[in-house]
Amino acid sequence: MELRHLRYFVTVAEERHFGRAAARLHMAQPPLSQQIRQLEGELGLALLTRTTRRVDLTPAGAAYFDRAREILAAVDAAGDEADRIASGRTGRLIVGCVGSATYSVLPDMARALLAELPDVEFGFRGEMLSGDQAAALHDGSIDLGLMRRIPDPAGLEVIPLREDRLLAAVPRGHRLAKRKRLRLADLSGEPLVIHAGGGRSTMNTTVTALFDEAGLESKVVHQVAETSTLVTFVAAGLGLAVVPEPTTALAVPGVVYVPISGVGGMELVATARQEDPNPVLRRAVELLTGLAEV
Amino acid sequence: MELRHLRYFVTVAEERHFGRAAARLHMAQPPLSQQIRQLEGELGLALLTRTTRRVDLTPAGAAYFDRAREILAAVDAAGDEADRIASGRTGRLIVGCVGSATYSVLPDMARALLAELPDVEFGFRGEMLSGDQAAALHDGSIDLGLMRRIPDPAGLEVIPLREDRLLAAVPRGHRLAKRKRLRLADLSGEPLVIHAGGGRSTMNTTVTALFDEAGLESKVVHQVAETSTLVTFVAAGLGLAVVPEPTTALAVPGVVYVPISGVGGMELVATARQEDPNPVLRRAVELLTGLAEV
DNA sequence: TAAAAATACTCCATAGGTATTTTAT
DNA sequence: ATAAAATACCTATGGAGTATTTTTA
Repeated sequence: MELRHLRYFVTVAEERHFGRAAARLHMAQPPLSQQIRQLEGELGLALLTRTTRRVDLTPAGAAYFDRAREILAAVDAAGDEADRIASGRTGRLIVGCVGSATYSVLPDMARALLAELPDVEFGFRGEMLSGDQAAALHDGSIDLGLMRRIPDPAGLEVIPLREDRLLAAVPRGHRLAKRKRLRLADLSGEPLVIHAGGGRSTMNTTVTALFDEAGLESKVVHQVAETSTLVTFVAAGLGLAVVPEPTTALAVPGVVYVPISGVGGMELVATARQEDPNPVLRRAVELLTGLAEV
Repeated sequence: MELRHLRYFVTVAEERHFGRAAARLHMAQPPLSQQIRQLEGELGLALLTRTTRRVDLTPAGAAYFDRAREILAAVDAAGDEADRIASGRTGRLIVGCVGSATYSVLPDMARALLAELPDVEFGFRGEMLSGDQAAALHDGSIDLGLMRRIPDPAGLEVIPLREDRLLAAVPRGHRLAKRKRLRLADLSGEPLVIHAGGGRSTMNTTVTALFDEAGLESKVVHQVAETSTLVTFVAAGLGLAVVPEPTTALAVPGVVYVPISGVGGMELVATARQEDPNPVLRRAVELLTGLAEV
C-alpha cells in the first residue's frame, strides 16, 4: 500500500464521485477506480458502495477515511517539523556550565538564546566541572559547554568567550578585606577553601598550580563542590577562596572580593562537538561568537 | 512522496547501514540509496549523514524517523480498525425503544448484545414513539428501533420479536382490581389515562381504535408522554390504563395488572434501514432473530 | 586498501491513459 | 435513456537490478 492509495481514497470519499475525484486528481477515472479497488483488495474489505447514481462510504470506509486524512496530515506535519529542525527554528539544546559562570554568564546567555530562538527547547545544567562537560559532550548528554579552557579538547570546537580576572573572596573584617588589591603571596598561609573535583576541576587545578609555581604554601581547609557553597563558607569565616570575577554575582553578605595582581586571568570558552550538524547548535554558536566580540 | 519512502528510511535509520537495510527490504542497495535521496530531495533537507564508515541521523532525520514510524503504525492500525468494523466486532449502534419495552425487553436485549459484541459502542434511547423511531431511522439518528408494528414501514426492514398481551392497569382497591380477567366493556365509562402523541403513538392509536371499533365510550382524563408516568398516575388513582404486558416490569405499589380478554395483542418488532450495510447492525439483527425464535 | 555509498545504465512492472462495455436508475 | 463505474487494452514512467566508480577511515 502507498500514500497514493490514501490520497485517492480521501478524494473519492470527499467527492463521493469517481469522475469528479479523478478530475481533482488530474487523472482519468479508470486508473482511479483501479487504485481504489487495489486498496480494497489489500485491506480485504469494501470501503465504498457504488451504484451508477451514488458512491457511499461503508462504516469501515468512514473510519478509514478519518484515519487516512489523519495520516496524510501527519505526513505533512512530519515534513514541516523536519524543516523547522533543519533550519534551526525548532530543536533541543542542552547547555552545560561551570559553577563560576552559572550565576551571571549563563543567565545572560540563556536570555539571548531564548530571545533569538523562541521555539527551541533549552536545557541548562549548571555547576558542571570542565572535564565532566567534555565527557558529557562526547556521550551526548550536553550539546554545548560553557567551561574553562581545557588542555586537550580532542574532537571539540572551542569558541573563546571572555577572560575573567581572579579575585580573592575574603570575609568582611579580615585584615585583607580592606585592601584595594593584593598579591598571591598575601594568601600564603591563610586557610583556603577550594573547589573539589581534583584534576576534573579547572579551578582546583589552576589554584593549586598558581601556589605551586610561585613556591607558596596553600593551606587547604575545605574542598566544596558548588561555587555557592564556596562563597557561603568564606562568609562563615572558614577561610579565603580564589574565584573568577563572575562569581561576584553571588553577592553573599559578609564576603568582600579583592582583585589579585600578578596572576593571569581564566578564559571562559564555549565548547561543542566538532561538526555537530545540529542546526540549533550552529545558530547558538554564531550567536555566542557575536556576543563574545562585544 | 509515498509510504515506500518512509518504509525505506525507517529501515535505513534502524540499521544505520544501506547494505543491511537493503537486504532486510529484499532489494539491492543502489535503488535504496536512490529512494532515500529522492525523499531528502522532496523534503529539501538532509535526513542522514553518510560516510563509508558511518550512517547517522541528522537532528531533522531523528525527528522524521520518529514520525515515520508513527505514520507506518497508524497505517496498520487504520487497516485493523477498518477490519474490525467490517467484521462487526467494533462499531457504533444506536437503538431506539418504545416506552412499554424500555423497562424489560430493552435491558434484556442490551445484556445480550453487549455479551455478544463487547467492543461495540451502543447507545440506547428509551421512550421513543414508534413513528418517531421510523423518522429517526431515516435521518440516521438511530440504527435499530424496538417498536410496535407500523402501517407503512417504507425502506425499513421489520423483524417480528414478540406478541404482547394487553392488560388493564388498575389502582389497588378499585372494583376491577380483584378480577382475574376482564373485557374491554368493563372499562367503558371509567376514567382513562392514555399515551400522548396522537397518531405517532401506536398505543394511543390502538387504545382509541379498540374503543371505537367496539362502539364503547372512552373517557380520557389524562394523556402522558412516559410509560412510567402513566403507571404512576394509575397508582395515584387518577384513572385506569391499557398497557402491553412488558409494562408490568414497572412494579409500582398500588397498581394491579388485569388481562383483557377478547382483544388482540400488540406486536413488538425490531426495525432497521433496509440494506443498512453496518456489520454491527447485521450481527445485531441476526442475534435478535435468534432471540425471537426462543 | 577495503568497505560502503554513489553513479551509470538497463529493464520491466505497473501506474495511468484511451476506448468500450456494463449497470442501475 | 443516460450517467457513471467497470473492464480491456495499451503506453511509458520510474522503480529496481547489475556493473562500476568514488570516497574515507
